[in-house]
Amino acid sequence: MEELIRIKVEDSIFFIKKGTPLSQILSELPISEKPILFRSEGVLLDLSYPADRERELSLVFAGDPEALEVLRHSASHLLAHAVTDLFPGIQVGIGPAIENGFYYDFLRETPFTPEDLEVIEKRMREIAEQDQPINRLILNKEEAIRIFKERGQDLKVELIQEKGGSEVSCYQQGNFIDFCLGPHLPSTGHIKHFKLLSVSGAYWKGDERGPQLQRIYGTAFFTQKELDDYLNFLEEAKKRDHRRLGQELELYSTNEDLGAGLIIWHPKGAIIRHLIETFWKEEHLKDGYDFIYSPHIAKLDLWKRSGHTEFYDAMFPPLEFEGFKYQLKPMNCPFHIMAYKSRQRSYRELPLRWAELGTVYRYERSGVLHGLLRVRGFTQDDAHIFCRGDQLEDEIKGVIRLATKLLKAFGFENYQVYLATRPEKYVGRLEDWNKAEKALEEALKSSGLSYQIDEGEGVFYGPKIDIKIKDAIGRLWQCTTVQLDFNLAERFDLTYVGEDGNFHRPFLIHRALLGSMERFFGVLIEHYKGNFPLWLAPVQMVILPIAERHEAYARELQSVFRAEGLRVQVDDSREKVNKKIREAELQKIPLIAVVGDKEISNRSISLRIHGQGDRGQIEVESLIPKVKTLIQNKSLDINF
RNA sequence: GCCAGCGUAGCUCAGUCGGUAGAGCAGCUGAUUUGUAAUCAGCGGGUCGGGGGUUCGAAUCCCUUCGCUGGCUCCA
Repeated sequence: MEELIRIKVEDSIFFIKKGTPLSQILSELPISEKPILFRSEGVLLDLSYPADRERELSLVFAGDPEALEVLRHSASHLLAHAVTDLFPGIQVGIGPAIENGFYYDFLRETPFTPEDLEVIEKRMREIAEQDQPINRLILNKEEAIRIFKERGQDLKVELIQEKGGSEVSCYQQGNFIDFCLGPHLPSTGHIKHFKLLSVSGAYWKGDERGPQLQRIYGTAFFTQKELDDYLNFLEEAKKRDHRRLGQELELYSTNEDLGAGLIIWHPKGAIIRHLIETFWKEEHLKDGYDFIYSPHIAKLDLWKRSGHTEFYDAMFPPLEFEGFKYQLKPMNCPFHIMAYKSRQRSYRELPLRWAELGTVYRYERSGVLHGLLRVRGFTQDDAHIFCRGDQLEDEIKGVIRLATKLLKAFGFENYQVYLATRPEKYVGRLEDWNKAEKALEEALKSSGLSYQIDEGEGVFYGPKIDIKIKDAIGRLWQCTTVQLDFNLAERFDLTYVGEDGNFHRPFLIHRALLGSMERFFGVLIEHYKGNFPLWLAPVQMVILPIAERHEAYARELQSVFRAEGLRVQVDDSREKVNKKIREAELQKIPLIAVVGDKEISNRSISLRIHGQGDRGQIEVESLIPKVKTLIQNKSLDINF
């Protein structure tokens, strides 16, 4: 007698034969739309999943957020299906869904071209339109290996041998078959709104010594609108690209003759950096920090003692002169430590909070360099805090408070916070680790920030907190990092004399809030889309005389405004006002003051605000305090 | 570092089959004296990223090197 399996769906209960597809029950359900997946105990299952045991099922429909990953995974199979159709003999690697889409890796002698992508996408649409069923197959391992061997899919054979149990699951659509856990959509016809985006190289299993595969990236959504929205988002991100805006707004440049990854800050970028740094210094002084300046190179022996020569692989080669080797600094810590060690320290003077906008040099591999975001010479907003164990929690609280205060001033209010704890290989004493991890977590709890714990993801020398900020279009950027360092404290034998007259080891906290000036500036440019708030705008106001006879008035106003501390320019080009306005708008200057006969007669200006258009006449004397208030408050918008 | 693509005037780009390099914007000069997103005209501007090779002849083909871009790897 055949075994019947009890299946509960919503309020209905079914008994179906063991091994038959769960989808059998669908015809009995009073539903107008067919689901694409089942959910059972929080796990998604194929519609064709065989009834194996008593289950309670819920239905998952197209458009359900958790089904998106399945859609994209099925889209990656569709991609591999099309590619194996079009390029016989090609080997397929792996093809998962990823955050914004999917990819599939292929092994092939000749790389794909952009034209290939078009052809592949076309073939994908054909297969999708044929609405081929996607079938789940359970094969025993030897059989699966035989099938993929026959097909010349050696990479898959390797995967099955590594990952497969005695039985392996495979998915098959038409003549394409893939080793895969699933689940998948019921048929290719459900994949309607997708687009292939790019092709790049990728290492097999992420190993740079292994073969290099061709990776095709794409994305897929349940509706055309979502796909369009995503493609628009990519366009929007392009418009915000700091490399493009950096050039258009003359903020910074790089130059082949200087060397890769080295940044020249032009006057308009430099003034912004100056303003950020001034703000940063003021806030640090308020929080009881002292400042340090340290040199850019130090004897190689210092870096041997710190362990950098042994553990840090981004150091430039050393320089040699007068019989000594010197090292360009990749970090500031050893210098601050030298300052600490310059004399004996007492428990009474802790905590010491020593900050430095310290410029460091790292030999980043050429392929990873990227605009301002990944460079070889950069200035960290660094600080090291030396404190006692009983001060640890308060110090970390203070760092988090200062970090969020600074970030909020720039309009970053949403964070993702991670606490990374002790990894398997670590240095330092276990009790110190425990104490530090507890202090970090307590500080996070009291900060009110939500956070997640990355168990065992800390670096070997200490636990850390990382804060990622969310920018204006929802992208995440890593800026703040707070790290305990048991390694350097040990290596440099840091001590203080305690109340008991004995030597004790201080805790060393290493922290950067904005990360680096270069990186933070790059993020800021994209966040603001080049529209810097008034307090940061390189040129806060441009005065546009309508005709030559108004220039004297424009100049007079310029000096009046300058005397008030405003950054003001006059556009005295022999152009029409329309042209001058266009130029000012393209330069994203926040305030545009048009002056002509009318304005001279009542000592006013006609105000135009970037992004807001003409705001009418306003008297000079009433304008000045309003503008100054906006600047003083670091207002992110201009509202009079 | 690896795979792929790209590098032409300050910027954005065109340049066919290998046959003496072009446009728009910007710049300069002149005219225009202008009221809320491009006034008109003229002029100057290039070792076609650098180096080497093939060829009667190279922006174009080949090699090499530097830089940039998208990924990969890396970011103790």
